[in-house]
Amino acid sequence: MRNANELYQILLASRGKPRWWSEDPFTVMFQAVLVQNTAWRSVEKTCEAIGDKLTPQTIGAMSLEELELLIRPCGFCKAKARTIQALVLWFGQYDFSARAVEEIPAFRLRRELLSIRGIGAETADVILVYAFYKPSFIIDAYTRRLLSRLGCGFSDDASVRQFFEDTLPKDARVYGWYHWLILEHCISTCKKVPRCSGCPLKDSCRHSLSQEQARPGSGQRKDLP
DNA sequence: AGCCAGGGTCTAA
DNA sequence: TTAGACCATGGC
Repeated sequence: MRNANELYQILLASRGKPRWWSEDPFTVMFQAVLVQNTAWRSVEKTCEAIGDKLTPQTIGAMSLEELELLIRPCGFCKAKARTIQALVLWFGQYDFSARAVEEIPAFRLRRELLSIRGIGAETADVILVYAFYKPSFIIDAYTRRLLSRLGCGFSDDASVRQFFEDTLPKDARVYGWYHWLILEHCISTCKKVPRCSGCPLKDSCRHSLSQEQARPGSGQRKDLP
């Protein structure tokens, strides 16, 4: 495996077509905030309880205290409630129209999202890709972990981004599917089993659990070993 | 019991 | 510019 495209093909071949985060842009935004440093199961349970009331209108009509209570099981509820309220306000500037937001150039949209307190790079990229179809590669703990296990140690996220965005078609769907594939791969295969038999990455996947396996000084590499 | 889960902010050096 | 403390809750 030499580049991000080949890794993608391997993951795709082993897992099949991945699912999208959610068809509903506001659901993506809402869940992207809730899942910050939180188990996905907690987010699922919370959203199941909310049901069809997961709309910017309904959430936006809640008081801060109501919202905090609603999302409490996800942790950091005060910070997250404030962030979600800010997101709703921001989305309201575009009349809660995803189509309207999609008109915004990606770099400007990313900047707008990052200006909201509680929204960092990962959350912004999740929203860009899954809610508004802008190709901005999502770098999360799973992505870093997988690359590290592949023995490819990037010194920072900028290098990781470069690795993916240099060789991939600038297509939000590819980015979204890719991220989902990494996630599914790490959860189902790499997370629990120190050395898994039947891993589609085979010898390339060393399943090293420590950063020490990552080669220092290889941050500029664009190829995997 | 203790650790971690698809982070982000703020502060100190 | 970067490392570390802090934020909260649930699950195993």
